[in-house]
Amino acid sequence: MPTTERKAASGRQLAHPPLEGLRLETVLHALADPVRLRIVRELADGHDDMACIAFDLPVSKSTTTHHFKVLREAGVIRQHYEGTSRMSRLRADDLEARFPGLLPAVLEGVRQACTPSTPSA
Amino acid sequence: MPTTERKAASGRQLAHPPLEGLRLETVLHALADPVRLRIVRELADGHDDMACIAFDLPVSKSTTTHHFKVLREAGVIRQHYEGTSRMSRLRADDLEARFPGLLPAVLEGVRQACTPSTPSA
DNA sequence: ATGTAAGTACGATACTCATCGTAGTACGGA
DNA sequence: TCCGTACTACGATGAGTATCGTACTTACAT
Repeated sequence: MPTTERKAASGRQLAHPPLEGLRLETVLHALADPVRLRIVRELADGHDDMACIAFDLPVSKSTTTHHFKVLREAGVIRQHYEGTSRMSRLRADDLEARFPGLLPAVLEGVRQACTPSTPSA
Repeated sequence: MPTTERKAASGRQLAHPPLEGLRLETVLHALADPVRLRIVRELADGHDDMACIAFDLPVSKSTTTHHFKVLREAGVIRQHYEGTSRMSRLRADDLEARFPGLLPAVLEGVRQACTPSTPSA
C-alpha cells in the first residue's frame, strides 16, 4: 500500500528496488546507454515529473518503455501512474544516499558531452 | 613515438584514448562490470602500478586480457610494458579532469558494496 | 458504451559482449 | 640458443539486450 497518495494508482503497481537494494553495477549499467542517459538528463533538466511520451527519443514506443523499465529496476527513477500516463522522477535522494556524488558527476558529464536539448531546432 | 620513456617499450605499443576523447557512456560501460570494477578497486587500493597477473580474478587469462583492454580503451586505465609484464595504472587525473567526481564516487560505491578483498577467508 | 491516448506484454531478431581454449609473440634468463 | 613466463590474437559460443511490430489493457472523455 502506498504512503498517502491514492491518486490514480488503482490497479497498476510498479516495482521499485528499496534503497538498500541499489547495486552500483546495475546503476552503472543502466546509465551506460545513450538513450537512457538522455532520459536521465532530461529528468534532471528541471522536468522533475514527466510522462514517458514527453520525451523525444529516437526509438519506438515499446523500446521507450523498455528503457524506462531498466532505469526503474536499477533504482535510478521512480514512477507512478497518473491517469494513462506514467510519471517519472529521478531518485536523486536515494542515489545520493547510496552512492554519494555519483549522479551529480554523471549529470555534469552528460551535459558536457551533449549539451543541446533540441539539436534540430 | 613515446614521450621520453624508452624503458622496455620496444615494439609493443598500446593505444590510449586522449583526454578529450573520453566518452561518458564508454567509461560507464567499462565500469558496469563486476570483474572490471574489481580491477579498478584494486588499482585504487594502493596498488597503483601492477601487472595483470597480480590480480586474483575469477576468469581465465584471455578474459583478463580482454577486461584490461576494455578499461584501457575506455580511458579508465593506462598501461605500459615492463619486460613481459603489462603494468596498469588508473587514469585518475584524466578522469577527474573530464568527469569530476565520477571515479571517486564509483570507488566509494564499490567499496561499500563489496568491502572484503578475500571474502572466502 | 464507445473511442482515443498512453503504455504494457509478448515474441522475434540482430547485435553486443563476456567467456573460453588454443596458438602465437615478446621478453628475460640459463 | 633454448626455455619459461606474460600476455595477445583469433575464433567460437552462449548469454544478454536493444530494437521492433503487433496485440492487449487501462483510463479518461464524450
